[in-house]
Amino acid sequence: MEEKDQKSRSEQEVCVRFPPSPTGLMHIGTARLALFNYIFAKQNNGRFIFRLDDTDKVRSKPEFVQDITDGLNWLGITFNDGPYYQSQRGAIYAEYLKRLLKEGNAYYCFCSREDLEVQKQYQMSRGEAPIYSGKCSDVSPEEAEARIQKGERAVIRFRSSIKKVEFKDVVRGELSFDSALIGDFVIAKDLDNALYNFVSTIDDSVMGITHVIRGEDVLPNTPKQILIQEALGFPIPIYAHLPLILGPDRSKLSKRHGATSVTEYKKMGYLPETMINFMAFLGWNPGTEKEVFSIEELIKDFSLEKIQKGGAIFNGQRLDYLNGVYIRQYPADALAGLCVPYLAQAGLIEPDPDDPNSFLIKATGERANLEYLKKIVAYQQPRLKRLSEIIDLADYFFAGKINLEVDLLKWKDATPQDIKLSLDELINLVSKIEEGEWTKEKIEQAILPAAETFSKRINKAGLDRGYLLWPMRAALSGKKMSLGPFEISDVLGKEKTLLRLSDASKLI
RNA sequence: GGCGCUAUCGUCUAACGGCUAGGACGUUGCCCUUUCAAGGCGAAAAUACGGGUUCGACUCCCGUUAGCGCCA
Repeated sequence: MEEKDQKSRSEQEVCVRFPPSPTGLMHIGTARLALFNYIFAKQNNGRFIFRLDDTDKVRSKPEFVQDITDGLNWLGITFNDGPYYQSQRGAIYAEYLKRLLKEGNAYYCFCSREDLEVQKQYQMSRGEAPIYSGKCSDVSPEEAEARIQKGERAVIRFRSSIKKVEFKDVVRGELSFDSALIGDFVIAKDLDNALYNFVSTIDDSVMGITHVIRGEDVLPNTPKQILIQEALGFPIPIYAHLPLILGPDRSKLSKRHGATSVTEYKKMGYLPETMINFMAFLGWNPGTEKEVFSIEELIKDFSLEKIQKGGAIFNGQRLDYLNGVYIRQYPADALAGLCVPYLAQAGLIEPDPDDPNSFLIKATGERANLEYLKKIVAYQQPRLKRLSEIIDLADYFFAGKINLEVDLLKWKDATPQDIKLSLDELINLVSKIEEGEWTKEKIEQAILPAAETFSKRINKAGLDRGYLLWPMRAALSGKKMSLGPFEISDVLGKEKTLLRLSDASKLI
């Protein structure tokens, strides 16, 4: 009722929320929750509220708020409203606390932590549910007030009626909890320090949330929240509890399983499109065989009813595969731009602060432009699984002299004389190509016919282009695995191609 | 310990109560090929267990087991 526009909104409008706690980098599971809520809001033309559940004053940090915001921006997840900070909404919570107290739905409890612990142990040893005895439930408000005035410590408990709490979960169907097994639970340490379970319930109600889409781990909290909502006369939202994302050992995905934050995946070179598609498919699928989905397609086809009930293991191999799919689809020039930070960080290039299309190749001191990089990236596209791999895949394009092992030049049973012959033949052929004709196709046309006959020239049985092409590729890349020799030549240009070939020839 | 949730190839999953249980990643064989990828064509690989209900069960019901989650 205090909330500005609650009344003005139509009853029907879908309203969802994303309420992370800024107590760490944004977890992939948290991001997935944001995604599902975002998709649901979009497809229903609803409102999406961003709320920071920062009631934990010790662990909540501004830099984590920043990390969450950055991650969301990167993924392209946007909001209609917020961010709201729970730490700034204490007055609202205090008001509802007072109301519950006044109406007898909550009471002060003076039991000590130690006593409660003893009782809990006793109950558990007898195989009973560890619930509060209700010892302080009869303390009158006047007496409670007096004892607090005297400085006695007290918490606020919710008086839960004994009944079955039943609700329908969109993912799991009819659910039923016995509130006798919940007992009178603590909702606040005092009027100014309400607990998580209470404040998020109040916020959801006050903000007019119609659909609470959240993780399965908070499913056991739901009956308590419904009890609070009923006591306050709030409508009960529709609940949907999503399965958890699991580590390889089937426990809830956490840091000990490796990288878990969105930031880390960004750094490793995964595309936001990949993450969106991948996260959506952890627990959901369209029921068809289509597996590559853009966010727009997800908004079109998504449905809460199709969400899986069991938790899904986070499979990095599949993520790599998907990222490869997206990388191959990407326009090469855009991809080149995305690779720049990785090459810069590896110390291979130095971007020009004044010209985004230009950079310095550090090993040689030469200037190059984005066209050069674009060519490399276009050739590497089918090989890239993560953007960061561009460093190891393309370092030989940013080197002066390459570090070549002589043995690498040897194809099968080629002798040093054979290799020498092949390199000199290559130098001869390459020299004849006009500068203006320097394209991958022309280079190939100039060299391939010679490669066809070369094995015969050095008296090898059969036709094996490798005797000419392998030393060429090795001499140009210095690597066991690389792009093809014509592609490398194309990128390198005539002068450098000749230089590397003759450098290799001199080694023998 | 209590309460709750879950259970199909190694993994993600598909299958109005009616099929040889389908697809994808991964693994693997072959093709293409100068290497590595990418691509093409194949292969191996699953209904946790036990009872029902039914002409018929991956599917519905009940148990068992296991895993996970939550417990101020």
